[in-house]
Amino acid sequence: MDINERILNAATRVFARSGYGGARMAEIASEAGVNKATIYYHIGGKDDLYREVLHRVIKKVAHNLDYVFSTPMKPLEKLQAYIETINRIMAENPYVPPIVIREIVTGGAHIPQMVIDELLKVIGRLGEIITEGVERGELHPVHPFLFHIMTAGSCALSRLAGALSSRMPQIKDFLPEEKLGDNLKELLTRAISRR
Amino acid sequence: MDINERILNAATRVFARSGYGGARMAEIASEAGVNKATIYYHIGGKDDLYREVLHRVIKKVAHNLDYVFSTPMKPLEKLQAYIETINRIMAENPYVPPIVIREIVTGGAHIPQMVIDELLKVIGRLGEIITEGVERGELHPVHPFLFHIMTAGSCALSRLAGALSSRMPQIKDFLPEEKLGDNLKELLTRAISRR
DNA sequence: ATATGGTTTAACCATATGGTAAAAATGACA
DNA sequence: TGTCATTTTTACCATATGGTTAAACCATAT
Repeated sequence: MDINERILNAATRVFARSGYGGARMAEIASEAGVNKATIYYHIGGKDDLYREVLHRVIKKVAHNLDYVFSTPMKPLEKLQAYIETINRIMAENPYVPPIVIREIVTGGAHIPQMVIDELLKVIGRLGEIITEGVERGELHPVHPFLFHIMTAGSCALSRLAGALSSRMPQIKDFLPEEKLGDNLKELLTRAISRR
Repeated sequence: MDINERILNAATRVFARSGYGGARMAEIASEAGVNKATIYYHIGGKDDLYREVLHRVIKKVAHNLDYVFSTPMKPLEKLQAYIETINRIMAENPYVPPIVIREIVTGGAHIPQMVIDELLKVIGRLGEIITEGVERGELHPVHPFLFHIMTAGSCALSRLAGALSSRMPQIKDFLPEEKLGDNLKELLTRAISRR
């Protein structure tokens, strides 16, 4: 595999596991199977690495949502497809939840403006859909940013909470990954749908 | 003010701001207005400090919820009171959201078992309420842990997202704190209520 | 074979950090 | 005032970390 790819993949895993501050360049290097200095030669410092990782994550999400948003559907259906997409991405890419949540909690301290702009586009499209749904009497009005935070947040946190639940014998099982997506979709749909 | 109190308060603020790894003992000391070594003399190392902080946070939450859960009300009303309480605590104590979210994202790496047990009690009570509500045909069935994650998570994240939104000119205002609570309550209520 | 350009590596540096020991200060009490 | 226990502060240590440098390595072309 391309060496940049290997470094970036390793960095993604380590940043997801330990956060920006907790990640160690040495660990990333070791996990990528390269010397530490090689990272600096090919990509740059910790900041550059992290920016690149963030950029890849948001690109994946935004690209998937772009597709969903441009498919002709009724507002509620579109919203459900949006929820499903978020769910799927998080289920398939376990590094997404921790990275996203950590960015929110730090107030986006390390997010480059470009990533913010991507997010902004998503909120914008979401806003249009919700507005249309409200006009048709199919949806309750909600601030699209709040709905996005609620959706992405719940999807991400419920996955992260799996680790926590394993320390609670009584609910060790929690919800299996397959059921989790459907449950979240139901809850979030009811939260906004007028039925 | 008692010196332990001052140290713990400062530690709470710093841990909330920077997380466990990012918090610096020197910063906590400076913010508490004491010498660094004084912290070690009175409380102990970073671990002890953080444990104590976590303990105080969960105690506050659990105590408030205990009161709510023991008030005689119908299931949906109880759930709404629960949502309101979570909202109020997070609105009044801005350090709660970041600490809670960071603990979830690290899988509770620093949580002592005692704190887990408190959380478990909350989930248990929540489970009883939901079960009763489902039997009465007033609520949709949901795993109580999922509902708790969704509730606490949405309340916490939507507050943390304020910092993010300030970097998005178009939605800089987001939602004012007063309206936030009501919006979340509506959304979460609809998510679980059968109406 | 040898020179050349790109790539990797070992060794190193400056700095920061959690933590500690011992001195200094403080205060209660005889 | 002198003594003793408690508390605070200064000075310091061992370690870890992001980052850099100069040497070593390697493939390719001449």
